[in-house]
Amino acid sequence: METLATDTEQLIKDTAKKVFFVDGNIHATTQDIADAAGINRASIHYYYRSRKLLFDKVFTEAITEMRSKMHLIAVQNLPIREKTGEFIDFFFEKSLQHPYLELFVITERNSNNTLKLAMTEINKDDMHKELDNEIQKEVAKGLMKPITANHFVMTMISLCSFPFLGRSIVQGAINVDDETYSKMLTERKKIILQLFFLDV
Amino acid sequence: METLATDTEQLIKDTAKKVFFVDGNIHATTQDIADAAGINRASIHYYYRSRKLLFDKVFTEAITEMRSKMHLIAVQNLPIREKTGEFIDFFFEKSLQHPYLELFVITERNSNNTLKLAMTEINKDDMHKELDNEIQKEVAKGLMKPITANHFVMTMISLCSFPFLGRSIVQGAINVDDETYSKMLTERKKIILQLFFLDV
DNA sequence: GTCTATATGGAGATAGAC
DNA sequence: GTCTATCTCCATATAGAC
Repeated sequence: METLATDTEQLIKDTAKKVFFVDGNIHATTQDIADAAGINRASIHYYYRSRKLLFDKVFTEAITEMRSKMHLIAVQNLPIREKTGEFIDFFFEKSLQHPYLELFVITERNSNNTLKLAMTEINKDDMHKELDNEIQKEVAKGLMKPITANHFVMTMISLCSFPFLGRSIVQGAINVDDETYSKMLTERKKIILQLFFLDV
Repeated sequence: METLATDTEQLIKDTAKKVFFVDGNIHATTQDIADAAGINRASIHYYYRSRKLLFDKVFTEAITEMRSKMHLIAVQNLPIREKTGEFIDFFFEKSLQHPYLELFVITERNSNNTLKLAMTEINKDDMHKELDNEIQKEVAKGLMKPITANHFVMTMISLCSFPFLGRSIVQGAINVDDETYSKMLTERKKIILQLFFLDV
């Protein structure tokens, strides 16, 4: 069993997550993180030895947590409508915590880096087939418009990610204040379900 | 009238746009750009004096072009369905050219930087009111599900941006090869219109 | 206008005092 | 464990030869 992290060690990790995934400051230096945590920069090196090791740690932790939870939702034996609802709930809850996590997933992939392992996937073929079956059943019942599983997933992820990740763009386009925008986010689940399901 | 840029000057600008907005390499150095252009790094400084000036130039150029075209589409006197179609066409065409442009818009806002001017908007209140009128007319005719203008715009931008910007995430989630993914993108216009308009 | 050589500054990383 | 001082390295930027 792992020993518990010291307060400072934990503080550094939490602060790094905040700076990266909450503030979305992709160019943040170790000094930026130290300042945000109110600690000396050398302490970061004392606990994590290098910026890259710290980053890999917080990044892998965040991704792994997200993935495993999403997988749990995906394999649940639930009607697609409920599963979709749970997916939205989970994604929104995570995005409120870490609105810019996806930004780092995207840019990490575009750079050379070596975190591909944490991003490898599980049994996707089975999941795809089952999802497609579920959708086509709903379509046959006239409860969904015809759509393939792949387009369904692409649409879902886009709708769940972008309002958080691209908040500055969307908020600029519709010209609303922070409070109004946050209120809109709470209304999104209903909006998304209405787009997919004809009788919502 | 401005004098024409030299070949090298133009090459640098085009290459910078490619590295930033096509490859999505957000951490690209001047050396990376010089290598990609096959020129000496000093030439970048000769023509643009600093990395920041070069970046500001290509970024502002790309944003301004996008904005003005989108504004032209928005103020057109066209039924909402046609306008939506034109918006999708334009956005997809632009995203094929510069899939990661939005990535830089987002990260620029999150950092300190001074490019806010290029991002200021025009007459949004009028546009919003007119868009909302158009939507509610369609809703009344039973051709659209009820939705507010703000949610409509949020949904539209999300669906047009994310499949490009978040390609690595979506492609990983649905586990398809590059060719299949590109083919899916060509089908998106229809998918998006079907989500909004009941009789498509 | 393009190159090589060099200077400057900043970020990461370490050593050593406390 | 935390701090200051220091070292290294790399990216930006400039100077000057060609």
